[in-house]
Amino acid sequence: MTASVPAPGLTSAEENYLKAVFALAQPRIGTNALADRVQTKASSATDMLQRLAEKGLVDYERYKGVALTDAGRIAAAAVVRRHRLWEVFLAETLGFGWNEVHDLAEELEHVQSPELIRRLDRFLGTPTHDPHGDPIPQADGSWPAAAGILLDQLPPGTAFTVVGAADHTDELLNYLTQVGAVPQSSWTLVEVLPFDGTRVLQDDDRRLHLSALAAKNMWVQAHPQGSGAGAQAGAPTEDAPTRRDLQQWGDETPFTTETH
Amino acid sequence: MTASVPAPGLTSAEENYLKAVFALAQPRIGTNALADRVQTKASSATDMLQRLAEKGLVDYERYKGVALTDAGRIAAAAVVRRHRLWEVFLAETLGFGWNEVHDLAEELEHVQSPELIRRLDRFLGTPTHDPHGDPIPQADGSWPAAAGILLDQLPPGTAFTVVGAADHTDELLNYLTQVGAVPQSSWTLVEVLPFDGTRVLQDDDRRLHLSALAAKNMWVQAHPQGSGAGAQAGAPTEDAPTRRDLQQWGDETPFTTETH
DNA sequence: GTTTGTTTTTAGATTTGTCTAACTTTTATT
DNA sequence: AATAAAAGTTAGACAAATCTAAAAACAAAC
Repeated sequence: MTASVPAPGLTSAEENYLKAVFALAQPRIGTNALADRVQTKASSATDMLQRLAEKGLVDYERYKGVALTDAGRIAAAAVVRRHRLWEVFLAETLGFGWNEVHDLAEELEHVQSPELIRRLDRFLGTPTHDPHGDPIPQADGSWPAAAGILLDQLPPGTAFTVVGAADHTDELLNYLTQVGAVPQSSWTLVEVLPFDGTRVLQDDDRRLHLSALAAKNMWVQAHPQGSGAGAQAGAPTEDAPTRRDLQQWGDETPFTTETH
Repeated sequence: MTASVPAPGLTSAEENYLKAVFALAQPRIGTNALADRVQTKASSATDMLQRLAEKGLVDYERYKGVALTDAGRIAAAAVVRRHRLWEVFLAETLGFGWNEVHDLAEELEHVQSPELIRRLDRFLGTPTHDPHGDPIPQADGSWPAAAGILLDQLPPGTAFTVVGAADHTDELLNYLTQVGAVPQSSWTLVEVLPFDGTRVLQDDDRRLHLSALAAKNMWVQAHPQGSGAGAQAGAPTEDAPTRRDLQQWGDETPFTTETH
C-alpha cells in the first residue's frame, strides 16, 4: 500500500528526477537513460532513485529500472503544470520566444507555492497548452487533449495556424523562429512535393518550403472553413483560432511524451 | 585592489547573506546580527563571510564584523532589485497583498537571468518602488528617492494616499490590511489627538484611529491640492497620484534600511 | 554454457551549507 | 586591572547531491 501523501517537501533535484521519470517511463526506464536526461551520472541516479523509492514516489527495483507510483505521477504532473504555466507566462506576458522559455521555466518551476500557481493560472486565463503546444495538466488533475494535428497529416489546400512543435530542440525551434513559422502564425499548405514530401506553405506575402521531417514535428490547427479551396494569399486571419481556444483533436494524434 | 568582477555565479545562500549585510551594515555589522537576519547560527555566518571575503564581496576582519566592498554593494543591489520587482509583480499583476509578497519574492529573486529581469521591469512599467514603498534600484544602478513621507509628519487636514510601510512585520502589515489602510488607498488626516498622538483618518465612508506608532511607520503621499481645508468625506480620488509617479520627497525622509 | 560486454550498483570522496560544542577574543563591570 | 559576560571563531559532524573508480548483475554471442 503506497502512502498517498502528496509528498510535502521535494527538493529541486527530486522534482527534476521525478519529471524525467514521468517523461521517459513507458512503463519503465533504466538508470542510464534517466541519468542522461537529468545530466548526471548513473551512480547519482541510483542514489536518487533509492531516495524517491523510500518516499513512495517511484517503484524501484535493483537492476530492473523504475516506474512512477500513483503518488509520483501526481507529484510529477504538478511540476509539469508549474513548468508549463511559467512557459506561457514567459512567452505571452513577457514576450520571450518559444525557443527561450524552457530553461527559465526550469528554474521558476521549483518555487513552492500553490497559491502562486493558482493566481498565475488565473492571470493567464487558465491556458490548456504551453508555447510548444504541450498540454498543461489542469488544477483538477486532468490533461487537455493535444493542441492540434501534425502538419504531416494535413491535406494540401488547407489553411492552418501553428500551435506548437513536437520536437523541442533548439535546432528546430530556432529554425522555425527564423523563418517565421511561430505559434499563432497562420499559413496555407499549398502543396506537398511528391519527390521528398516537402511542404510548400504560403503566408500573406511569403512562400516557405519545409522538409517532411520539420512538418512531422509541427503541431498545427486547421482553420474551420470548408475543406478544399486553399486561399493562396488570404487576408490577415484575425479570426483565426487562438492556441488556447481549441483542443478537440486528441484521438488521432500521438500523445506528447516530451515533458519539459 | 579588489577584483571588480561582477561576481558571476552566486549561490542563493550567498545572495541572501549579501542582501543581509547590505541591509544591516552601517557601516559594519556583527556576526550574530547577521546570523539572526538570515536565520542561521553565528558559526554558519562566519563560514560564509570568509567565503564572501575570498570572492571580494565583503570586507571581513576576524572579530571586527563586515562591510560590503564596492563589488558587494553592486551585487547586493542587483538582488534587491530582483526581489522588489518580483514583489511588484506579485502585488500588481497577481493581486497578492503587501503582507504576502515578501516570502515568495525571496524565492523568485534567485532565478538567474538578466533578460528575465529586463523584461519583467519593462512589463511592470519600470516601477520605482515596491508594494512596501521601498525604492527599487534601477537598471542603471541609481536609487529612487523615498516614496513619500511618514504619516507621522503630515499636517492635520491633509488628504493623502498610502504608498508603503517602513516596518515590514506581519503584525503591522496584517493590521493595516485588515483596517483597509493599504497601498493606493486614499484618506484625509482629520486630526491628531493631543493625548497620545493618535491619528484620526477619514475615508469616503469610514473613520479610522491609528496609533502614533503605526503612523510613524506608514509612508504616505500628500495630495497636491492647496495645503489646508481637509475634505472630510471627499469623492473617490481617481486622480490621486499613483505610487509609481511620485518620488520627489527624498531629502527630509529617512532612507529605508529594511532591505527585503 | 562460458565468455564478453553493457548496465547498474556500491564504495569512498567532494562541495555547499548547516549544526553543536568547545574555545578564543573582545567588551563591560566592579 | 581582574574578571565576568558577550560576541565571535574553530573543530568536527551531518545531509544533500554529486563525482570517479571498482565491483556485481544481467544480456547475449559464440
